[in-house]
Amino acid sequence: MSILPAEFYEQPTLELAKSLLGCKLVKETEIGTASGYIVETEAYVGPGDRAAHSFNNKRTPRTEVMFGPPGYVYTYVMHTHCLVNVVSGEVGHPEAVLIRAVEPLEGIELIQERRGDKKEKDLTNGPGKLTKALGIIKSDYGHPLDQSPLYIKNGYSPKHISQGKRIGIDNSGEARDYPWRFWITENRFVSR
DNA sequence: ATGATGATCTACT
DNA sequence: GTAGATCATCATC
Repeated sequence: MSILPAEFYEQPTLELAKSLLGCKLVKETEIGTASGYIVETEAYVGPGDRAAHSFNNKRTPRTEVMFGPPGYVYTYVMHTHCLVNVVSGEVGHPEAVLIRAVEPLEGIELIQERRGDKKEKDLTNGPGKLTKALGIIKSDYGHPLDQSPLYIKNGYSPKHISQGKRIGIDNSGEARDYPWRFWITENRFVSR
């Protein structure tokens, strides 16, 4: 198993979203390493995707990294929770893949400590949950995903991939119905 | 019914 | 520009 090279991210966002399923997300910290398999993602295709922060090429300090080359981390702080994205699309194309859920793999003790001893199932089945579980914070913003301490490794190929509408963007007009959410079929760690 | 989560919103370092 | 908060929705008791 090896760290995915920068070239891996040079594919269409929707393809990347599916490719990331089954890959291993790893975060190293001073107190230990925690990782998990990515089991759920959402694609956000900048211009034209009303639900995306980069809709209509809206460029702000926050979305700035999305305009750069793919393979970088885009962290977003919301309600004291942190969400993680993988930047995709070429330079000038503000697209990204939101990681919504992972399956705990390494550092279970560390994850449980961070999450506060919840049921295993509830440890990482949500965008805000997995970041806290793996110790990903806003200062990871702009970090290349092919280097320590935060990176993605080759995982396994999911047998079945499901596809459906995205979640939590009810006020985004037509974009609400875009079937751009992908998850590993019948994996119990998906958010829903 | 209660608790937790979540692609925002507002205020001020 | 950054840091911190509020309220609707989903999940579970």
